[in-house]
Amino acid sequence: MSSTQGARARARIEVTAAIKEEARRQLAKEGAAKLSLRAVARELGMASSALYRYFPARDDLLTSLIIDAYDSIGEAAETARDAAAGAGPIACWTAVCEGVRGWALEHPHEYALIYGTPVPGYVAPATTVPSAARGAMVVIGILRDAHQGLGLARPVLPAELKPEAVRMAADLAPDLPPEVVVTMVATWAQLFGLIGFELFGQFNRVVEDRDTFFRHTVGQLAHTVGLVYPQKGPANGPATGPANGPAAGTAARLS
Amino acid sequence: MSSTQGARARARIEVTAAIKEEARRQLAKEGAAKLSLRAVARELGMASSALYRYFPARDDLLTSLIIDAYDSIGEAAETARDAAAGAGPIACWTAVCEGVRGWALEHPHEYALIYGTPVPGYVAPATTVPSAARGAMVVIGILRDAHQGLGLARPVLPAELKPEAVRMAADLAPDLPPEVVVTMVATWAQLFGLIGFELFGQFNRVVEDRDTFFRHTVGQLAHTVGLVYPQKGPANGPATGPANGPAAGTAARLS
DNA sequence: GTCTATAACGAGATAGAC
DNA sequence: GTCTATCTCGTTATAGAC
Repeated sequence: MSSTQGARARARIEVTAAIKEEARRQLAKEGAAKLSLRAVARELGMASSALYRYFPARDDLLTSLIIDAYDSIGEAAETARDAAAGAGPIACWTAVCEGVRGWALEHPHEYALIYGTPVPGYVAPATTVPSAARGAMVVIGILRDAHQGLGLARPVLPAELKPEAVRMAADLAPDLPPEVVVTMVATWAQLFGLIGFELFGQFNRVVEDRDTFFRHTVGQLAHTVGLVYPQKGPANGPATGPANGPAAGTAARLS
Repeated sequence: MSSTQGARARARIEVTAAIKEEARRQLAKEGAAKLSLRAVARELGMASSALYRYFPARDDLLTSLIIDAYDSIGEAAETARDAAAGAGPIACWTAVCEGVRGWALEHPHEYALIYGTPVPGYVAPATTVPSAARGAMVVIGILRDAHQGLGLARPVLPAELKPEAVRMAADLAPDLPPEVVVTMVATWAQLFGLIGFELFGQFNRVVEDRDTFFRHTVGQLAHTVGLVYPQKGPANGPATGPANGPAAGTAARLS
C-alpha cells in the first residue's frame, strides 16, 4: 500500500514538473500574460480539465512558477556567496551580484516574470514572500559578517528617514544598524536596475562590453552598500581607513 | 480645397489621438501583450478594418505609444530640470530624478511599456531611439554644466573598461570625460531599478515611506554620478573639497 | 480516493465572404 | 464596413478507469 502511494506521489511530482516545464516554455514564447492552461495541456497531450488536478486555477500555476524562479535566483545568490566565502565581504558581494546577473542572463523570461512588469489581473499571494526574500537575505548575511568583523561604513541618514529605517531594520535585520539596512535595500534595487536595463534592451547600442561594465559598477555599489575593506586583512585599520570614500582601484580626482 | 484638406488632416489627427487614448486604456487593463486593434475599434464604435488606415499593424500602434511614452517621460525630466535651474547641479539632478519618478507613478502602465518586460514578438524600430534618449540627455546636460563649472568628481576606471568608456563617450557626450559617461549610464540604470522596484511591487511590505526613501537615495546617487558640490557657491574650493567622499549631510562613520 | 476524458458554458478573438 | 462561422480561452459538471 505504501508502495502504491509512493508510485502515485512520484507520478504526481513528475506530471507537475512536466506542466511547469511546458509552462516555462510558453512563458518564453508568448509571455506570462498569455500563459494558457489549454495550450499547456494540448502540448502535453492531456485534457485541459486534467490540469486542474494539479493547479486549481491558472493563477496557481503562475504562483508556482514565480516561487520557483525566486528560489532559483536565490539559490544562485547563495551558491555564489559560498564560492566566494573566505575572500572577504567585497568579494562576496561582487560574487553574489555576478551570480544574480548570470542567472538572469540564463533565465531571462523567468527574470521578467518576477522582476518585470506584473501580470495584469494577477496578484501574488503571501506564499511568494519567503522565496522572494532569499536573495536579499544573502546580502544581509554578508553585511552582518562585515559588521561583526572588520567594520562597515555607516552612512548618516537625514532625521526624516530615521523612523522608516528603524522599522525596516526591525523587519529585515534587527542586528544591523538601521542605516545599513536602508542603504542595502536601495542598493539591491539599483542592482536590478542594471540587470533590467541589460536584459530588457535599454543597453542596446549603448553598453557593449557588458561584463566589464557590470563588474566595475557592482564594485562601486560595494562602497554604496558600506563595504569599505577590500581584503580580509586591510592595510589600514578602521581608525585610519576611508569611511565612505573611494577604496583601492577607485580613487577619484577632480576634473 | 486647402480648407478641405485642412479639415481632413484635423480629423485624422483627432481620430489618431482617440485611438491612442483608447489603446492606453487597454494597456492599463490588459497589458501590452494583449493590446488588440479589434478591441480598440469596438470601444471606439468603429470597424476594425478602419483602424488600419491609421496604423498599418498592431506593432505600429505599439511603436507610436512607446515613442509617446518616451517623449512624455523625457519632457517630465526636462521640465524638472528647468524648474531647478540655477539651484546648482545636485538640485537639478535630484529634481530630474523626482520628476522621472513622479511621471512613472502617474503613468505606471506607460512606464511598464518602455522600461518593463519587452512585448513578446515586438521589436522596437530605430525610430524610437531619439525619444528614448531624451531623459538621459537631460542628465548629460547637467553633468556638462557641472564639468564646465565647479567641477565633477572623476572616478578612475580600471584599465579594461577604458576602451568601452571612450566608445560610449564618443557616442553620447564627446565633451565629457569618458569616466563620467560610464558612471552616468550606470547611475541612470540604477535610478530605474529604484523606480521599477517601487512600481512593480518589490517594495511592498518592505519600504513604506517611499517619498523619503527615494529622496535620500537619489541624493546618494548624486555622489555616485560625480556631483560633489551641493551649492553653487561651495564652502570649500575644488582643491580642498572632497573628491568622491561624503558630501554635506551624508558623512559616514565606522560601526 | 485519484486521476483522466468528454462535453459544455460564456466570453472573446479571428478569418473570410459579402 | 458588416456578418458570420469558427477558433481560442478559463472553468466547471459529469462520468468512467484504475
